[in-house]
Amino acid sequence: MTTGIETKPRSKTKRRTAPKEVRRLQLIEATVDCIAERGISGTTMAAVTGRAGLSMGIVSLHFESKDNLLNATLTHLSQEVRSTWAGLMKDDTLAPAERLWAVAMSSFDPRIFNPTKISVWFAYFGEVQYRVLYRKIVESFDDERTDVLEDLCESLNAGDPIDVASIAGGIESFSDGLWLNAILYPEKFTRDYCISQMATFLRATFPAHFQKPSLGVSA
Amino acid sequence: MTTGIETKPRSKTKRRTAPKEVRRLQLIEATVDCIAERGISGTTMAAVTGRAGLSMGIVSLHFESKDNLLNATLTHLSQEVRSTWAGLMKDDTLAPAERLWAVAMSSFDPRIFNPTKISVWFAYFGEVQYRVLYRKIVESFDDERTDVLEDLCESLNAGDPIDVASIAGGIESFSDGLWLNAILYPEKFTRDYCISQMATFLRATFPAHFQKPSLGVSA
DNA sequence: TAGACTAATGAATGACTATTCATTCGTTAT
DNA sequence: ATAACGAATGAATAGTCATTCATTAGTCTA
Repeated sequence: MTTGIETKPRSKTKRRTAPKEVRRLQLIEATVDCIAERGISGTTMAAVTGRAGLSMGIVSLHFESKDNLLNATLTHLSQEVRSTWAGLMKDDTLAPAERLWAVAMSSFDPRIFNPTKISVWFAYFGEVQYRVLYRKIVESFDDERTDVLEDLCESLNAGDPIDVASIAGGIESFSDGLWLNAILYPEKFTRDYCISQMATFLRATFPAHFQKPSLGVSA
Repeated sequence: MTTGIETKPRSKTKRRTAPKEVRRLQLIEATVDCIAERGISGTTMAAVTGRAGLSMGIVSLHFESKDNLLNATLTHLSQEVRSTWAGLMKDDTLAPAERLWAVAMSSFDPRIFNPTKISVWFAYFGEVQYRVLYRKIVESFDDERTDVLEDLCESLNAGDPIDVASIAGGIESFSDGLWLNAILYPEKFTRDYCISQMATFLRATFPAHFQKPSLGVSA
């Protein structure tokens, strides 16, 4: 009978001290793995520190408390998503239509679109109703993305009486729904399937900007 | 200093026994309220039974264990969603287009589309990755709805080479995404807003069947 | 009404967990 | 090389919670 807690065998070469940021990241990554594997409530201090190959007391040393570690982990995930789409915005050779396409598709970048990461996201969403801080963290990053999407939609529909906020909201909702189905039905909602769903959505929404053939962009 | 556990004052009229089904439903409803308020991990036996106005031991009497109560609660939620759309299918005066519209819109029926119910759904989704049974329960009800949606899409596109499974998947994903945003951003994603989003989606997907003016249906 | 049956109770139990802090040990400066 | 510092440890603590079961009390039958 095992405990179910996987403890990475403490390395025999007994290096001990490490820079603060290294330890923080190490613990955050162990937390992500733990939540994916056992959920937030199953993510005990012993499980996280064991997986990180460190001792129990280390969390309070670097994060003060479990709650802080959980908040830091959500912030880390949010930053990871942010950098995925924000990286694409730096490329100023892209036309607005291409940018919109790229940002919408960035939700399915393998770095963030994989069973581990997505299930951690939904573990947090499941507590968002009564954990005000979780909502605040998610919101602060989402707002930024929403603004970018709205600006891009605006530039594709200059003069049209189309509600850009509504279109941006639709893109985000659809993307979120595909994420959820990717963990519920991973066989059907593969990365390729989700990308093709989003492509269909974008083409239906902006028929003048996106054409069928190569799943690329055409202005 | 309070415990934070709301105990419905035990009624003074000391009726005690009640039919099995009454107690089961009473406990399931208390569980739904508890999860919405404190999440699954905060849903202790003391919290559930206190809210139901019963004693701690009652859960093992009617459900054997906490896990069984949680499974029964998810099954209950699934049945509630099922009966919401299945009820609409009984009306055989409806044309296929009207049925598709009605089934898609049933996701936003106030009986199931409200902050309490939606947040409980996402509390379960958050654990679906490592609780195989949760996935099984949700899947068994979703499959049925998917079949109905696919059949309806099929009858609207007779002869067209359109992938009905993909369209049905799109409707379900979009619906799920709107649900998620309804708990993340309740101010923006109101019932009316979500309905209008879904209407836009359906019109874009079936331009020949759904027209703009009254947000109704036209064959 | 008495006796039998079963629903319901809730204190006790045992298992589990976040947090603390005295101690250990690697690193750096002298 | 050694002292001083601070990172890291993990056993101990204090608290929480699901489950059990001996007891209580409605309800039904004869």
